[in-house]
Amino acid sequence: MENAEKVQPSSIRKSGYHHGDLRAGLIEATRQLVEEKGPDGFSVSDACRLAGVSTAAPYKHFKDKTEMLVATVMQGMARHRENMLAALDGIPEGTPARVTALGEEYVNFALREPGIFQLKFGGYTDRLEDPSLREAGEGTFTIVLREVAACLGETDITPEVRRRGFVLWGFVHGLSFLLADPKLTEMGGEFELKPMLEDVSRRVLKD
Amino acid sequence: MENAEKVQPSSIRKSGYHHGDLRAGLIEATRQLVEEKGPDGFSVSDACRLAGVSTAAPYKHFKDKTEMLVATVMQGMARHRENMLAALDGIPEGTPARVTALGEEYVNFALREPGIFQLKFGGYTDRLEDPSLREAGEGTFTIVLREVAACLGETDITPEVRRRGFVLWGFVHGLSFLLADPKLTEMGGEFELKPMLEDVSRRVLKD
DNA sequence: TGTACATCAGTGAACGCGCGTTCACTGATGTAC
DNA sequence: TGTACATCAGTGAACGCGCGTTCACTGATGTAC
Repeated sequence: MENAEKVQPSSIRKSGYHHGDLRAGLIEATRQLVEEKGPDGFSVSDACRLAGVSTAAPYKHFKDKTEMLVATVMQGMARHRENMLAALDGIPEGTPARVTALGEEYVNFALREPGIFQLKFGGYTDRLEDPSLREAGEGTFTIVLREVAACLGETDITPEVRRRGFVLWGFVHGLSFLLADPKLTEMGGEFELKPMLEDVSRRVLKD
Repeated sequence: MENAEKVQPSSIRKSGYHHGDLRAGLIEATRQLVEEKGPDGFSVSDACRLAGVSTAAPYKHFKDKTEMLVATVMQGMARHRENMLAALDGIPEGTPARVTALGEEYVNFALREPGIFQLKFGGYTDRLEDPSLREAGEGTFTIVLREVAACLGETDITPEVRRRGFVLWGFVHGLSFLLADPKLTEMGGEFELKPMLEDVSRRVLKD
């Protein structure tokens, strides 16, 4: 068992005195650590260690710890958004299958990146408050609302569309938390994610 | 003056050298602080300060910080369970109204005690792992499953009952998180909680 | 072309802080006699 | 009944630790001349 230094993607570690793109490197280090130790286990010092940089270096790129986390979540939300849009690819317009696909990707993102997901949604007192985060979140929800509207035969996002979209969001959001914990998942018995999402989408979009 | 602490407005603070029931006092202090500063903002030192006791005192009653938190969550879950059972009071057996009432109480608990709710469910890496917590959680979920079974005309908790119950749980669970944040709640537009829960229960229990 | 220089992303040491936990101790209490 | 004593829930000081952040500094780099 070699206990040599962990191999890092070259984008994280620096090679010389200057890093090249330390900002990006720190965001990636932050992302990695948030996944590894959870949002609360994350520390600036850890990120510096991982990036191979002194603990003072981040302050050339970020105001403080919070700004590092916000930047990391922002990048995560961009991934989330892109993945959701990609999930719609090739599915006929106006079909519930599109809503299901969005829900599936929502849950999968939460399972794939539970740290980022919790960093965005798990907090309460320490919740990251940043206008850009809020805006990004609205943008993502709008993707869902557009599809819900199409399924209901609406061209606008009516109050009813918004209500149904919110219900679906609530569902996949809660499911994301339950599925993140094996002990909770177990309580649902044996089931497949996709059929469950299809069933729920159908029920909520019906009428 | 054996029951001096009962005379005081709060059972948290001690009156003499001996506290009376420091274990209970610390749990209450923990609960209060978890609500005030969030699960991550909580510290043993804070709880001691609030209880008016030295920082070493808790270790006469709890193994460590985690045990304090587990005890506090356990008590919260007992409240949760009792409230849910109370919510069923007077509602005719076998009706979806019972399921709705359980869901409403679930969400209300999360809104009333967001700190405890998150301490139980929000964690990931730092999630509290304790058999008793798991058992208590299963017990609470069983209350729901019993009602779902009744609505579906089943006497046992069949796989289908379990699946539907899980879906409903996912929904109220997600809703709890969304409603805990005014900015997220806003995205649902104008709506009333109870009708929304009634609508969703009906849709999920239908067939 | 080579060189002087401005820029600024890095360093490394230090800071004050609050944390969780341990230690030897003390004093309030209930009870046996 | 009063008293001696065991018990053990409290104290208060100390510990080692890692944290976020600041500071004066340095050295790599691009560019003007």
